Amino acid sequence: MFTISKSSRGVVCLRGGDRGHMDEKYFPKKIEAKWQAHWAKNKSFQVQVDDDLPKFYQLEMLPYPSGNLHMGHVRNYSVGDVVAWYKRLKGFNVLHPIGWDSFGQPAEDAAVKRKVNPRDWTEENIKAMRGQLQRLGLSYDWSREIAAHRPEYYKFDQWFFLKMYDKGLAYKKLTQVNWCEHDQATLSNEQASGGLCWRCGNPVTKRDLEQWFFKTTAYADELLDGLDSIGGGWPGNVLKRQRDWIGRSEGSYIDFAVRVPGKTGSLKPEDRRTIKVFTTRIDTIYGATAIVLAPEHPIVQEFSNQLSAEVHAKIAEILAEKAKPADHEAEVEKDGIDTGLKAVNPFNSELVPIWVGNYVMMEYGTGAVMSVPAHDERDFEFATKFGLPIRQVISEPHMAHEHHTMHALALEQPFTSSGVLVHSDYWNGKTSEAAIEEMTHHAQMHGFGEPATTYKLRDWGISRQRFWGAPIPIVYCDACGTVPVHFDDLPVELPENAPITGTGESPLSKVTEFVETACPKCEGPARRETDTMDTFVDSSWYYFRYTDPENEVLPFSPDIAAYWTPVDQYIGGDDHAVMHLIYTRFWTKVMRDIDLLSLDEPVTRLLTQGMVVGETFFDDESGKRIYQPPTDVAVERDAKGKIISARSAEGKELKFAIERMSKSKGNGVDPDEMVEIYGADAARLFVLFAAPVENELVWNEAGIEGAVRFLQRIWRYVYKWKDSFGNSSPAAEQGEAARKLRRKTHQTIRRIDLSLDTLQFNTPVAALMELCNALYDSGIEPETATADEISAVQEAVTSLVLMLTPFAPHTAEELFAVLIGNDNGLLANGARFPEFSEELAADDEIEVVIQVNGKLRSKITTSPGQGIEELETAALADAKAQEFIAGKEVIKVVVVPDKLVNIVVKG
RNA sequence: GCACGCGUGGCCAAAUCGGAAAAGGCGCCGGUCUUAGAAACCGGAUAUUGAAGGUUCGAAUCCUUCCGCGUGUACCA
Repeated sequence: MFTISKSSRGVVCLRGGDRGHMDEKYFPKKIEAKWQAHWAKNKSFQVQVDDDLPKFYQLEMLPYPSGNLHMGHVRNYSVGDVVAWYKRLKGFNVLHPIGWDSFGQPAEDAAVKRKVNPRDWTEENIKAMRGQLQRLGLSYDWSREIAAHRPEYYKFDQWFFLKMYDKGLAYKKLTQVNWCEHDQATLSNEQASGGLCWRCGNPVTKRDLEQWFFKTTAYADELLDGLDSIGGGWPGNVLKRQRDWIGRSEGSYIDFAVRVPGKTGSLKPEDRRTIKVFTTRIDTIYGATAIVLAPEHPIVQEFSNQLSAEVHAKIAEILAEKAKPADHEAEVEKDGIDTGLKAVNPFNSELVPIWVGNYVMMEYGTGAVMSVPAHDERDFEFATKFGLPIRQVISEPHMAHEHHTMHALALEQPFTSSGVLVHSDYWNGKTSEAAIEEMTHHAQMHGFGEPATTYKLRDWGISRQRFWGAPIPIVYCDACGTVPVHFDDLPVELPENAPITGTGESPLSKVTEFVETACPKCEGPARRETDTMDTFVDSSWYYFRYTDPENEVLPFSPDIAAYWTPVDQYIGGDDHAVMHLIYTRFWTKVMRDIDLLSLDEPVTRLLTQGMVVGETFFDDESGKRIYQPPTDVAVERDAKGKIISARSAEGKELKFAIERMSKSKGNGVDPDEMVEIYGADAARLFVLFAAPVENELVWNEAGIEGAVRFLQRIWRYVYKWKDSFGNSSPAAEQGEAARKLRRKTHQTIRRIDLSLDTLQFNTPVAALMELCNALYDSGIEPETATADEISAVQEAVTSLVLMLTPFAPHTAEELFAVLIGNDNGLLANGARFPEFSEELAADDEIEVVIQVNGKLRSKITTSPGQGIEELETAALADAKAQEFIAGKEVIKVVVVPDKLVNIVVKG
């Protein structure tokens, strides 16, 4: 038979003994292998366009092939598989693909550290992880697998680049990057943290570098307004974050003329300059007491020789401070200096000082603000620090006629809401809203302003000085300049290898065979662009490629994509809420505008799942966290299981936290190990059941045994009954036990249907458990059951197995085979998700609660649908209720049909 | 600092519109079985729903304040 022993982790595992007679026992390994082979052999999940079937596109975010699946993947893909199976069983033609986000930095890190070829490393990792996914039994159409690092794929990254270049959506511009002079390397913000190079520790400088950009800003309005049409299909916080990221802001530009003291009005026309400011609150302009410029503002340069040494020094200081990558923890204190220059407020001709301030950013708006301390927090802080006047010009409506000057002096904090204008000449008494419109119009009429809209969204910088990415298909020719590669010459293939140093200089620039080429225009000697594209490029359109993965001419056929897309359900981590999901929305609009698609939005429904986290233990005395695997740590816990203290094997006190599971932190759980011990079905079932999908899941190994037990319980029940079922239809006469069971069955189907439609995955598992419990509790036994009971059990068991399919497909397939008597599988047998009957799900009698003054006093049993008056009468007549009403005045009676009657009494 | 979200038995969690003495699982305790342990089966205990106010006939659910936790964001004019 079999033996059961404790594994080294203290968990239960099954060991197969006599393999000949084990069908009646649940051996996950055996059936999982069997059905995985069946699915592969029968290509069960391969799908084709079929205009007669409704389609469903189920997509999960594709993994980076790091080499190991982690529990976050297991969660993500288990959830996706539930939806895919559910829709299949509902009769949909389900596209459920997977692929590899296989370009990116870790491959280069591996190349540096382990001297391996990034391509070989990547391919090996894909092989390993594909095996892991298959052992989990995920229902992917493997014939559509793609990998971003293969030329067949990145050829079309380049194809898109050229299309965008043609449309003016791809362009090159000078931009500042973090630069380490010592390493001759560009650094990301993280790598330049604290203003020092992470590798050599030397100070980081900013360097101008020519980089390629995609013009995402061309679609800024559409990206923002499109969020409204997505509406309820996406989580609210994702919509919000995208709105904030795009950051559209409506306001006005206003020009302030510049004056140089001592040269009153004597500037020659060609020397006259204005400063354009952007403001959303033109209604506060009478309160402007300074103009504050970003230190990089061109006016600073232009009037450079008018500025004192002190001003120059301060500007240099601010710039130096800004050059340091920001430390996110610390709040930067406001700093600045009066340049001595003056500006003219065009509304009242008042002269205000021009300052330079560290809180004004050149990258946003115009790099200049009008400082209105009374009505803006930042300006208030700045003015308070440097003694600038604070002048109130907006009042709360009910105070508009009081003594504002006095009030203004008393302002202890800025008044930033809208209100009514005061101290604003002609505009006094107008509301902010009216004033904003009228004053902008006034400015426009007089030629010193106009309405303006600004965005936080920037163009997408795609240049990377890296090897492991898609080469940018551009050639530089001394004669012809920047020349795009011909479409026919794609792909521009990566060389087999390149000197990867990991210091950040472009490896491709050192591969002469790659760099040296002929100009596509004049055929003279030319040089290739040696930067590669950001990997977000690959993931911006991959799921369109899945629809037509072998197309050599186009990224995909528009007709095929039109059938499958948009994605009906997308599932992934919420860390991609902004970048990936903005870029792919941008890409969709570009694809639409080059006639590949007719969609505006690519993803109908989005689900972001929470992280899988676990306890970590580490020592950070050295300033860097050194993690210890939990198995080597002695942990002391309080009564609630919270960690009080932790010590390493050597007895050293360790710090602890709950962090995202990963191998490097030592708190990872290896999915292979889980599958080995418990089986893929139990592992998946548990991950789904343990917590709502959007919540963080704190890994707790113990719970998984309950999942195994549940599967075993179903298994045993099916085997107990399988020989008793017949083909007869439900008997007309039904006894109480049969009726009760059928009611539970149909209620469960209704409940699970609803849960899955609303993307809840933990509650349907609980519902399945309840139905299973109901079967055991029904007391119906095969030996003594009547015909109606047998058919009720058969209905319940069949429904249970079918509904189990999305959660534990191997077990469900096997049990379905046992029930139906063949091994052809669910799909070949045309299995469908069970349907419920409202009639059968309805309770035939219900309990109605009788409360007196809100306290439960009695219950009556009645049929559903009783009228309010009947219920009221019945409640008032109830003997127990009478006891509590007796001698008191009934004030009112609240009746909730089918639920309760509450009698309110006084006295 | 700001914004948003969340606090339900020891743990994870459920609860259409505000409507019963608040599901299910894990863990725990007891019993049957067993050489023993485990599994399996049967049974059991455990909740002022973070705190304090308020609205209501009635609050886990709505409002206010506070406490705790989490996420996002960082001078966006």
